Amino acid sequence: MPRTVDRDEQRRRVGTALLRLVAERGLDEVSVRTVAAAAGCSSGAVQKYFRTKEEMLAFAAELAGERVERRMAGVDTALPPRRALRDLVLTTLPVDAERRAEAVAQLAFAVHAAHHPRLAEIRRRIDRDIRHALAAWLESTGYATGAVPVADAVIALSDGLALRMLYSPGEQARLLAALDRALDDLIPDPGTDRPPRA
Amino acid sequence: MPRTVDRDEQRRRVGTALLRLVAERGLDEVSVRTVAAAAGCSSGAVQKYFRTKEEMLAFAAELAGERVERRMAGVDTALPPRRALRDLVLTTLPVDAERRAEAVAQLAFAVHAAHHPRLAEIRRRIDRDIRHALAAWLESTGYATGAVPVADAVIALSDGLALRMLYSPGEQARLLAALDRALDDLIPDPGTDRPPRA
DNA sequence: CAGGTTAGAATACGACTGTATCTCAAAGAG
DNA sequence: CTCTTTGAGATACAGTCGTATTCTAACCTG
Repeated sequence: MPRTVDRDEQRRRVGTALLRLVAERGLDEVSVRTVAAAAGCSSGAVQKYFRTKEEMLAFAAELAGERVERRMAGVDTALPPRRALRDLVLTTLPVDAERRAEAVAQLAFAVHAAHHPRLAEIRRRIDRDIRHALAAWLESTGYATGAVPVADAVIALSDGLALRMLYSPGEQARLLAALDRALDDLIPDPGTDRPPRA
Repeated sequence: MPRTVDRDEQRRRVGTALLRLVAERGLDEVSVRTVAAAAGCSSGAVQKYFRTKEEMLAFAAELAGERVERRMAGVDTALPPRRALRDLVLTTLPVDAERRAEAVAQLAFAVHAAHHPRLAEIRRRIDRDIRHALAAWLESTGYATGAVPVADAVIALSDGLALRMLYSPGEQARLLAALDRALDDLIPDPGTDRPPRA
C-alpha cells in the first residue's frame, strides 16, 4: 500500500469549496473546473473523488443538509418554546454572511431538485429528518397541538422568508416582523394568552 | 416601411417558450438555441428580439410575474376571507400541471435573482405589487390587524410550500394540511372564534 | 414594377463544458 | 534500493455556450 490519503476529508474539502462557490456566484457557475480552482487543486484531482459532476453535486447537497441540521441542533431548546422556535428559524435565515451562504446553497439545491431525482431524494430525506425533530420537540413542549402541520408550516415559512431575503436584503426587517407575527399566531406565548385579533 | 411584424407579440412568443422550457427542464436547460427550438424558430430570430440572453431572461421573468398577478386577480375575493385567502394561495401552488409550471418558473427565477441584480429588481417589484394588493385586501376584510406582516407571512408560507411540493409531490396533502393550519391561526374564521390551543 | 428595409435562417467564432486518458512524482512494501 | 501502487496535475476530445456576422427571401413604399 503506497501513498494514501484521507478520502473522506478530501471529498469534504471539495464539497466545501463547491458550497462556497454556490453561495458566492450561484449554482450555474459551478463546473468541475471552477470547483477545482476554488478547492485549490486541479480538475483531475476533483475527478479522482467524484466520477461525475452529478455525484459531486449530490455529495455537496448532503453536506449542506448536515450543516443545517448541526446548526439547528446547536440552538438552546431549553428556552421558552416561542423564543427557541424563533432561534431555530433564525439559524436558517440569511441574516449574516455565513447564514446567507448556507441559505443560498439550500435554496439553489432545492430548486435544482425539481428536475433531478437524485437531488430530490436527498432533499426529501433531509426535510423528513428536520420535520420529525421539529415536530417531536413541539410535542414535548406541549405548546402546539397537531405538531406535524405546525412543523411543516414553520419550515415552509422560513424557506419562503429566506428565499425573499436572498434578493431583497433591504426588506429583512419587515420580513422578520412577518416571522414574529406568524410565530405569535402559530405558537402563542403563554403570557399573551391569544389576544383577540378578528 | 417594408415587411413588419408585431414585435411585442413575437417577444411574448419567445418568452412563453422560455417559460415552458424552464417548467419542463429547468433553468439550466435554457439557452438561446433551446429556447429558439421550443419557440419553433432559429436562434437568429430569437436574437432579433433579445440582444442578449440576460435581456431574454428578464423579459420572461416579467411575463411570469404578470401571469401570477393575473391569476391571483382572478380569484373571487367576495368569498369569506378565510376561503378567499386559501384560494389565493392555491393559485400559486403546484397542484396541477399548469400551476406547477408557473411555480417552477417563479422559484427558479427567484433563486437566480440572488446573483443577478436585474432579475432581483424585477422580482422585488412583483413582490411589492402582490404584497400591497394582498395587504389592502386583508385590511378591507377587517380580519387581520397588522395586514402587512400577515401578507408577508402568507406570501412566504406559500413560496415555501410551493418549493417543497416541487420535489416532494407525494407530500402535497400533508403540506396542504399545514397551509390550512397556518391560515387557521393567521386568519381566524369568525365561526371558530379562536379555539384555545395552548 | 423596382428598390430598399426588414424577418429570420445560417454560419462563424472563441470560450467553456463534462469526461477520458496520459504522465509523473511520491511513498510504503519487499 | 527497487518496485509498484496511488494522488494529482496536464492534456485531449467532442459538444454546447453566447454572440457577431452574413445571407436570402419577403414585403411596403415610391
